[in-house]
Amino acid sequence: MREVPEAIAGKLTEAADAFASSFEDLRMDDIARASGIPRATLYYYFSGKDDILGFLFAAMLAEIRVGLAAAADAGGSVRDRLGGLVRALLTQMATHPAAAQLLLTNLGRAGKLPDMAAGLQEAAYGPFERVVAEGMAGGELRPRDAAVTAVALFGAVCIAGLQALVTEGHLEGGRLAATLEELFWAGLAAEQPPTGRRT
Amino acid sequence: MREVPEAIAGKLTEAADAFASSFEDLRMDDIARASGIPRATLYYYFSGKDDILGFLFAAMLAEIRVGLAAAADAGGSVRDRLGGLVRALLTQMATHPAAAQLLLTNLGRAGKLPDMAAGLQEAAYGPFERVVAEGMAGGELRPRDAAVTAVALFGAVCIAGLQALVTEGHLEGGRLAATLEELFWAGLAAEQPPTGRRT
DNA sequence: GCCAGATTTGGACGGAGCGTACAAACCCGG
DNA sequence: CCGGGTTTGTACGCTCCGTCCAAATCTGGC
Repeated sequence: MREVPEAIAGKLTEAADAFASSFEDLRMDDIARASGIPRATLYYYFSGKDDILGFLFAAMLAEIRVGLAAAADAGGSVRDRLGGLVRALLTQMATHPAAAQLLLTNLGRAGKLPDMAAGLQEAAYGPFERVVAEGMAGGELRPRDAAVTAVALFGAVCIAGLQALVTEGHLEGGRLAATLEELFWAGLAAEQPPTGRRT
Repeated sequence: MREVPEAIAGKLTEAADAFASSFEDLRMDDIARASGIPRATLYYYFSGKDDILGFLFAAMLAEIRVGLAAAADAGGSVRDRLGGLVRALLTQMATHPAAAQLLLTNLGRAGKLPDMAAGLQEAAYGPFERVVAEGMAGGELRPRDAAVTAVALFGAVCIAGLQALVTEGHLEGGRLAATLEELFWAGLAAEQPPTGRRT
């Protein structure tokens, strides 16, 4: 397509939360009105509605990526970094509640699914998997399939966040993050509480 | 609406996997052709496409519900029952791969989201939450917010399953279930492996 | 067997909304 | 002032949805 100017991109991403919340089914005119960009201009830069959704998705993924990458590369114990990842993901969802909800409940529409999966892999599971693999190699984590573990953690956080968004309308990230982080770390089992080292 | 006859319901649910796999964007005619039910008849029983999606969703939920309820009410230790829940959920996804994929990636379309959430709550988190709460009360599980725990488990299984479906095209439930079950039970931490009692 | 009502189906139609075409305006460097 | 890229309004065709209707078929009560 064509390179999207900063002004257009900015207006779109800012308006995303606005029109995403009224997503009964999102008309092209809605996007135009909410973003203040005329329909014709939108078609000048994007090939269609799905392309716009894809663009917004990519923008959100990029934002998530930097947040998660920072959390993954932060110092501290593996447990702290995993906790950071959980918190970063939930923070992202809390910051753009409508967009997050739209995205997670319409994954199949913002482009081809495999591309989507690849993007998520790189931006989302990726950081989780890095930290998990590292922790297993270093002996801090019980050895196990790192890829599956990463996807499971990611899925748990996303769905728990989504559920809170849908039923409560907003996201109180702090408590949720703490519960999830502790659950992941210690597991369900009651016996022999592992003393997770927190730095 | 009108009560859907068994013949219609059967044809639809059987065809669901067929037309769900070609879901670039699902036309009404596709549904009609794939299911062998004429368009006019579909409109006689359903108010529209979303209504059909909703119906299929409900049917799948019902199927999931019985599977999960059975697993939740089975005998054995809490750990066994949780493992059974995980396996039941993945089995369901493996049995209807295309439908599961369509559903999870289009949650926002098969009806109002809050209804959807309520249905999922009842059929999916519900059984998890029952077993989890019971396990915590009985001392087998570490006490913790049971609702959050249940949603997290459910989300982890669903997303891990979905990821496998999208990237590999099918679902090898056994290994995945075992990994997830063990992960949930023991947690990430390496120290002091809790000896999960398996009956 | 016959009738009234419900079900099943085909075909035609109106309308929504998408994406395209195009032309007029505008900006901007040379 | 000119040529090319950008911005925008407007109009159009097309696809597909959902509705309407009428003919055909089925079904149960009598």
